[in-house]
Amino acid sequence: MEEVMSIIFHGLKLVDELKSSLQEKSPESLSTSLDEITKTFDDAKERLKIVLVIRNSETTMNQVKPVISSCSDRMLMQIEPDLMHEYWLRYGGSTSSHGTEAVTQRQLMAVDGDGGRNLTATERSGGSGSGSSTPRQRRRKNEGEEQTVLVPALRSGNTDLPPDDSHTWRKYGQKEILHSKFPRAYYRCTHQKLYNCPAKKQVQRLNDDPFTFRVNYRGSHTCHIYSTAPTASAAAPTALITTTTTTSHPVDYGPFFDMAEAMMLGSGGIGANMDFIFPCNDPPHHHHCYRRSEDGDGDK
DNA sequence: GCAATTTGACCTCG
DNA sequence: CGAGGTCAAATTGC
Repeated sequence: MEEVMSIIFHGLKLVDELKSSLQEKSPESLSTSLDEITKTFDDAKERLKIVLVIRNSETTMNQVKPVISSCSDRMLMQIEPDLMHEYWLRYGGSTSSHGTEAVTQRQLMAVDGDGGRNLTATERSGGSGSGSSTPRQRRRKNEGEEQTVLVPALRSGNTDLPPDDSHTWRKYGQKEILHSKFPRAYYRCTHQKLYNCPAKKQVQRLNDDPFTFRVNYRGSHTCHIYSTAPTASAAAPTALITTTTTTSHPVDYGPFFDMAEAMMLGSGGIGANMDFIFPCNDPPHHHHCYRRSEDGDGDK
């Protein structure tokens, strides 16, 4: 964070310099100064994103946290409140094009076991909602526990890879979203059926920043299982399974804990290169799998 | 053969 | 009625 602040300081200094010599500057040098300022703040912004991901993860663990609460954030507010305000508005407040979600929100609501009901082809062809059978239940917005985080995409390699969070997910849908350049992908826990795990997530790139994913988590994992030795089949772009930690968490704090910890353990510092965020050095068998006793050996 | 992904159709909600 | 969310058959890859 200190690094980010020094960058911001540097940017502010450049702004001051520009301000003081605004009259005497030629258009060329004005353009150069603006470029430099833009670059500086862009750099700070990128680094801040990483910090935010960590903060959001911590927020999730603590459940409740003021938007601006840490010491360094408060310092930053004093330094450049407008900048922080703008930043939080953009990346911490209404981040979606629809402006409906905050970066971190926790809504504790009843999470029913299985949100939907599977219909056979014949049942489906029988007509929607008609017949005596119970209509298919569908979860809508604001139902269940919901958390949204922004996660930087890989800057090198396959940037299409969705952010990893140490859980295994199965993609079950993808949709073009209105006013969004990028489709939204829908994932549910691989163990949804096996363990009746209601966890789901939606992954979408930000319109104005293709290198950032907005990941919306719904429901919490009841499976208490991490990756189940995914093999090559899981190496498809949308299902890459990686993990960065071999530490066991007897209590499932959710994906954010793992992600935050992964970042902290893996980074050794915040850098512009985001490759460190989701390194995949551990073979799948390093994933810590533990099961509920009643599950037996049902998983593969 | 199995599991994961793709994708068009279907369903629900606002 | 349109947008978003989900289902499940078809497809793909190991």
